[in-house]
Amino acid sequence: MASGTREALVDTAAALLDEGGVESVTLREVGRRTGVSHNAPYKHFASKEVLLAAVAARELERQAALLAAAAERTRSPRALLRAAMHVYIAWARDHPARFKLVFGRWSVGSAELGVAAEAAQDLLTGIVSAAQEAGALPAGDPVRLASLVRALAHGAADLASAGHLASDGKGHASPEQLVDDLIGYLDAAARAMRADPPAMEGDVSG
Amino acid sequence: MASGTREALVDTAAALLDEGGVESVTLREVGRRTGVSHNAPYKHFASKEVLLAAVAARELERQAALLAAAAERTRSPRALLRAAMHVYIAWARDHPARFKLVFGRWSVGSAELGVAAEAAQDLLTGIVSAAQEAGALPAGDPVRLASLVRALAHGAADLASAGHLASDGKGHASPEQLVDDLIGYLDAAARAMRADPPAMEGDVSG
DNA sequence: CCCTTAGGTTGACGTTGTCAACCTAAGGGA
DNA sequence: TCCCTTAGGTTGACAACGTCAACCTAAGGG
Repeated sequence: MASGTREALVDTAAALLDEGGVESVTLREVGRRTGVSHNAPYKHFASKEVLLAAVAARELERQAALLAAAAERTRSPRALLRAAMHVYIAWARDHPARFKLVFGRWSVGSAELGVAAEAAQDLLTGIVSAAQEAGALPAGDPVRLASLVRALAHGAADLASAGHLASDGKGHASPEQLVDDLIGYLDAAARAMRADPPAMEGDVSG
Repeated sequence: MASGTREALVDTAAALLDEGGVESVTLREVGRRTGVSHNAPYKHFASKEVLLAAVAARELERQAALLAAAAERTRSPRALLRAAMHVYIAWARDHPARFKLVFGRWSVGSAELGVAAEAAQDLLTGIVSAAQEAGALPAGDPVRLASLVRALAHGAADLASAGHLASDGKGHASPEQLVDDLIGYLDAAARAMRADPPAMEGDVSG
């Protein structure tokens, strides 16, 4: 039995994270709020960093589950790709501190985190492959294309969360809009490249 | 002369940031290393956060200058766009802690930071506009398109720095490759949309 | 000549991460 | 039965940190 206290500590840490960002996650407060002594956490985690890594790993798994759930309720490959990226963005918006934490340089060091990250990557790659077969995306290495789509969603979410995405006051470009734009462009590119063999290095300007 | 000590403090803070991440930037160590007392920083910055914000603002200006320098030495609009994004990625790779700091939620709160961010945004928008006129990018709101390109570069850089971009061991997709891919796809999309009127739900300029 | 003020100093306080020592109930040999 | 190990919890200590308060000093303008 995994000593319910350990789970409780992770819960408390996640709650503190949501309330005041990573800076307000303090080992002593975690203990206090869990109803144990200020040093009890050390019986389960070697250091504060390890506790935070556990929180990050759990959150990454939770997010992968969200993605999988979206995958089960959507039909067309293109709509699924779009939905998956919207889920990703919603996750970042709803839990900005957890989002930041997950991508703070734990560098996929611990096993849990690496496994969860790879699962998410594989899931997305599958979605991209399906969309390619449906003709909604250009051909090519699906892993690389999945990385591209995810990088856009990730970057848009991160910039928005930092307030660096507001364009010119008039037109806020939302992360969701940017994802939709990209999918539209990729669809157009797929059409173009089907009509015309790849000439990606060609100079088109006059 | 703005009291050289203030500049020295920012320098020291940036050095500590590079050495050990934001966690190792300590007000007292900054004082120690600058050769002043542990409380001298408070004569120039109201708090640790304010000092970090100053570091972030200066770094953002420096990065904008890097971008501008690249803009002066490149000719074709498409190559310039590519070069600008490569500069952005190189910046993130060379100074990961500064990169993280700049996009930690100062939320463009202070004036300095907001101004610098807007300058970078405007510069990139100009590059995108030029590329659009040259036919290398699809038509549409250049601000929104610039946001898309930047979001991709930012996301790819951030994921790479966190170790979440390694695909399947076989094919590492580098941030630079993803940027190049995107520009290629956008070029293809521009061709497709010139041959075929846009069928997207996005805003149509003009 | 005095008074303000910018810039620097020392000292103190409470909080934090972490180490060390101690306690205690569970449980498995002997 | 008794003993010994150990997992999980406790208190107490320590140095380092952010910050507040009080004091000092040189510059300079009325």
